[in-house]
Amino acid sequence: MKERLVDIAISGPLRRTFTYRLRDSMETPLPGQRVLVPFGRKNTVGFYLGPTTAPKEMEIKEAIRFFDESTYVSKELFQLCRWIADYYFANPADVLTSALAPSLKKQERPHLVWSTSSHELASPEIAALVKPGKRLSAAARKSIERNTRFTIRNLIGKGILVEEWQLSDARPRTEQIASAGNLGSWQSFFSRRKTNLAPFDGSRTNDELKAAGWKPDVIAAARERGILTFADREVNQRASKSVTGRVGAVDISPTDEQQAVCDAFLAEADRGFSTHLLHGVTGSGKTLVYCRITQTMVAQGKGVLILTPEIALTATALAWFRGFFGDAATVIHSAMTDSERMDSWLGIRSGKYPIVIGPRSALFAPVCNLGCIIVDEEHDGSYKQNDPSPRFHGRDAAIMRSKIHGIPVLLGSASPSLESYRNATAGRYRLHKLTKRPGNAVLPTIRVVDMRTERVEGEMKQFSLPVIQAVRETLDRKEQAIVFLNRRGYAIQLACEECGEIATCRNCKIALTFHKSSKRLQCHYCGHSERGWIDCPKCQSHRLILSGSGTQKIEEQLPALFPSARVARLDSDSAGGRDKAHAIIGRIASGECNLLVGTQMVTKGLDLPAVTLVAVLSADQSLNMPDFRAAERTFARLVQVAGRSGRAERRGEVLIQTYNPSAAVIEAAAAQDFESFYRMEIASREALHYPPFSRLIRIVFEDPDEKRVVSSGRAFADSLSSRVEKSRVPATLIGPAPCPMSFVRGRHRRNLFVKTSRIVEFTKLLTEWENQTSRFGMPSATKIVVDVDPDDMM
DNA sequence: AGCACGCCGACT
DNA sequence: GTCGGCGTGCTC
Repeated sequence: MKERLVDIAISGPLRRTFTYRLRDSMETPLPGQRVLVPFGRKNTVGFYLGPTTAPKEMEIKEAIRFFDESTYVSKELFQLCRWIADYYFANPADVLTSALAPSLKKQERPHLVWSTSSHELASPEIAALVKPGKRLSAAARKSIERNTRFTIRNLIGKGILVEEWQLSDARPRTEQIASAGNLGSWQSFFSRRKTNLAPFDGSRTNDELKAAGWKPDVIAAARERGILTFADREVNQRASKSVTGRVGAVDISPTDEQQAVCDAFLAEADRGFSTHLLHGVTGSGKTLVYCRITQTMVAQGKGVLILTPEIALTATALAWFRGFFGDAATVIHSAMTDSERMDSWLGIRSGKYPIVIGPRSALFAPVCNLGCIIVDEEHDGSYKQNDPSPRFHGRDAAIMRSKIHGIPVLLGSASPSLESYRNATAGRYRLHKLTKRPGNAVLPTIRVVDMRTERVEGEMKQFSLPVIQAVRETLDRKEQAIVFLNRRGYAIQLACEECGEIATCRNCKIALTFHKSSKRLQCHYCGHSERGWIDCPKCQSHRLILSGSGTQKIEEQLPALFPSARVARLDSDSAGGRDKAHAIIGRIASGECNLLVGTQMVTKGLDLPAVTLVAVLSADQSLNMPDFRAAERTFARLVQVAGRSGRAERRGEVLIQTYNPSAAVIEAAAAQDFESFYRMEIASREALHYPPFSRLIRIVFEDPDEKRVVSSGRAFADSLSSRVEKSRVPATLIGPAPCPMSFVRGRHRRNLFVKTSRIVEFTKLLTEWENQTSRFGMPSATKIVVDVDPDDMM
């Protein structure tokens, strides 16, 4: 038989694949299947990618054995994973891991077993601990490490302890328990707890278990271990219990506008892959459109995947979908417990839940007979994964998954991303619009407050008189108000207090960051630097202020300003856990509180009918971020937060405080005029060759040593630049320059940006370079991160 | 990422 | 003398 060589992906910083030989007796594996291979000095779990021809000069090891009788990644998902790995410069093993069943995501580790001959090998020191053929107990491990000169590692080296790899699989727990091999876990669990409760196969609720004599702590411990999983109806109860807002959508019939969008989308749904952009003003009922489309899909026996930007938004979406479809809808995300997640995942795979709602990680949900994908709030930057690789964009990867499945995808937003809207106007996407709110609800009135003239002097100068008055009046009317403040102001800008002028880079048109130590203004995109102002270059005023700091104070000032306020605070500090946010929102929904203060979290998806006033304390902070998307984000955020006001009968009001009332973004947001914002912003992007007219790749260098990070960045850029020239891939390098957050967790950081129209060719060039040099020939102390289509520039 | 190898400073 | 610090290099 001909030698069978295969490509295996192994998790870690090495993106390259490794070649192994298959034994003749091995069946041909399925792409994505996990395999145990010898790697370096030990065995590791990798992923089978496909057959290969190997370079001859290399010694090739033999694969040990394959996990899972069948693969748990469908052909389509496998293809999607490979695309993500290629496009986003990630390790295929890391991408495939995200598509695995939740219970299999943890890094596989071997059990340690005393070798059957270990009683002969063992030294007198450990002889008492040796139990040939049995697993190494936790107690024995401790005793060896504390009381002897041996380490676990060197007992393995001597062959006294042997690694034993257990085949883990993704079958439901009840099946595993039913099989004889795992009965032991039940027995030992119950005997250790001195309980005589018998195991059972069917599902029971908490209450039923308690009625049968189970103590709450026993139930909790059994759940922790996966011996008990949540019964489906219980998962449902928990999910709907945590939902606030208006539920019960079943009877709502679509408006003519909404119906037209559904019809247009569904008319194309049978013709394979197509991308649709739904631009609907806030409160226009995009969710109802999603539900109606889903209804048709489910009626045809198809599944629907609905992505939301954040975990917090899945609950509201679930409430809507449960209103229509009851138990056919489920959520899946990382804030669920392992067993909840596993139950959901298995239900999805078995077809019990044709409707799946989740954040970007849910993109890999094994939905049966997928009919379409819906990406809600498609403009939202949270769709881009920043930190652990794979750094993929949930929306773009969703479009790719739809393409692979040959199904339509619907992107929805009140303020579409420039990328998507340009694709729509260019005819690549089909554009749908919802221009009004259903029923009597109307868009709120928006007033821009000029902080140069209307701010309150003294201690409270973050507030203006109109805002203070409006909040007081609203609370007096027994209505509710939201105060929105953007607290993430790490980048400090130098601004003129008289005219609102901000220093911007003459090359990049993004805000310069002020560095206190050097008193200089610096561009974190191209590295340009200039002397700090002494007076304002526009109006010569000496009243310069540092913006971007000091916002924390605002929270403390509120009770003094508004004595009748019952304040609830919603931000990532106050709403850490998954239920906390709902509890806080619940206090507003129930009327217990009447003034909600918060950061980004209040801008998204809240549906609080009694809120009739929204005050934006500073529109400038996000506008002045050192990021070419600052204007787009500001516009989207203002539209979103304004959309929280007046969602029911009473007309809402929005006040926006700013030092730049004549900035085009602010004017467009105040007029709620996306089109005019788009025309202006797209022209500026084109002039500066920013996305969507190019693609951006961000390469970050991190090093504890500042000198070395500078030299590494420089050397990398020089080498890259000559490679780009040689290969004739069109690409422009910008930088390296210090990151806006130039020192984080003991590391100095520098950014290098690449603008290119050919991402795939460029990443191919990077891959080749990486493979022939190992770590691009840079010092190993310098960490290098490649982020394709970055959202985070800090 | 791990993990081993290897070459220099504080200890029994 | 050696134990152990972490710089460097490798993994089919």
